[in-house]
Amino acid sequence: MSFEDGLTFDAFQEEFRLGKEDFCRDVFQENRETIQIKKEKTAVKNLSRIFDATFRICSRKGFRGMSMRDLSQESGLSMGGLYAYFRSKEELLNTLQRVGNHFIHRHLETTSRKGGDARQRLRIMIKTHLYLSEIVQPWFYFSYMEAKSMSRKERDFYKQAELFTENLILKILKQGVKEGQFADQDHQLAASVIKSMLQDWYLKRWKYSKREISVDRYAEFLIGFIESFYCLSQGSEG
Amino acid sequence: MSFEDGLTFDAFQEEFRLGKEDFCRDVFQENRETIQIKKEKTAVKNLSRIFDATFRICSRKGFRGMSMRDLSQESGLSMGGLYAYFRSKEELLNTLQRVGNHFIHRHLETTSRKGGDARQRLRIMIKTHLYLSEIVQPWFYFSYMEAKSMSRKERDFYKQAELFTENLILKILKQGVKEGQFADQDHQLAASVIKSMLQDWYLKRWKYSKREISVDRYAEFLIGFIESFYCLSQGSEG
DNA sequence: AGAAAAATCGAGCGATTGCTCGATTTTTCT
DNA sequence: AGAAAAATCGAGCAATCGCTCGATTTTTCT
Repeated sequence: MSFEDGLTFDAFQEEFRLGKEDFCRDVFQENRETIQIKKEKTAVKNLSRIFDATFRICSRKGFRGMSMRDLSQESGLSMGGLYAYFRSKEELLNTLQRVGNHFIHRHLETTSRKGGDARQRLRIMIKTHLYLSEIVQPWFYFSYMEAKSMSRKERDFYKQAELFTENLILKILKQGVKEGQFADQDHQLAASVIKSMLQDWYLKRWKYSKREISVDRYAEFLIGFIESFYCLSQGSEG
Repeated sequence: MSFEDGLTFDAFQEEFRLGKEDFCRDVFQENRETIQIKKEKTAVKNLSRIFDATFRICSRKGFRGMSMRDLSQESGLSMGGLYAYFRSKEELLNTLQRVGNHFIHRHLETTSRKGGDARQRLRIMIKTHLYLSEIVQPWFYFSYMEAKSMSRKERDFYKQAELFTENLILKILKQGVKEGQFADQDHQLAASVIKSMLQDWYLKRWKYSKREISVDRYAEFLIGFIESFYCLSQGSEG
């Protein structure tokens, strides 16, 4: 496949070399004091098992419906083993949220600084968001679904992250109008519904996998949809 | 306010005279055998208290995070009192889901049979969905968030309901193409993202209320957004 | 190989869970 | 007013919860 911006999922995946292992390394580095395990290799291996198990259980019961015995069985670690990584169940939730958000935030911000005209930047922003959510889908899904289960402080943090993404889109739309490239619409509402369409990709995975719709196809569709609303000239495809 | 189709939220609300009381009456009628209470008036009053309390608690902790003691305290009924209405916590969840879905299904189907050209029918469908979700927002939110907590049977039921709505939209889009009114797009994907934008209205209430965006304004925005993608001639506004 | 360090284990603690049921109160009859 | 029916109550049961900690196993040293 080849698109206007040259960005494809395969290329993206290669460039960033993301994956759950990097995620777990981040968690380990940022929680060295509380995690009782010393060796990175051991920690990363078990954190990965814990997270996988958490996502698997929570996608069925939700975080509060998951018991630590459930998690122990599913992850293969003992009760005591689990508590060598997290001081409490609550801390597991918060860590998962915080590190996930931080990870996503970092990548989106890098992306948002990339130059080009508004149209290009919109394309890149949409694709980056979709690609990220494709690679670490369980994190995105978990964050969204369990935001309400968090403490007030952590929940506010999540809402702020949600608005941050929306604002990145908003800025691009406004830039487009300034450059005479985009029509002058209700940007706030537009950014909001664009966000909801981006989220649908990781929230309704069951639907899109069954229909065998690739992330690139979804991305191209979204871009076309948005551009037909915003672009004054539907210019130069392909 | 006055729109092309003459449909406004106020008018809708008046016509259907919906509200939680009708909802609770439905629950009572459909569960006469299991509910130990005889008098409708008493049952409806207490069911209303139970549901309100459930939504309030679950929006913070999720269904599995809510204990029956939480529910007892928040609703003002005793433990024994609660179990006069539901034989188990699980049954409360299923009833809430089933009756909610049935209620929504009924109204959307009635709407979908209304005549007119594709453009009009699309407008009416979007507005009806938004208006319904505005009136019984807690039900929509709860259904969406707790679908994963349900038994396989009930979960499949929810997914089917989700696809039902999508199909209603899909049919209208295809009709529009046949009538030469709509462009020939990827209807399946279009219906899917339209659904996600409709859902955003009840999932992100915190955002839209803070920004003081009315349901009518949101509806008009969505319609404009979709029509710019689909309509061959952006014809006759107002 | 033997000792020190690191990692893993799971029985058991007190608190909380979903739920029951006999006692009590309120309402509706004659 | 008094009896029958309906509605409400909450202490208490067995099961499960989050979590601890001393014992045990595995790994890494010299």
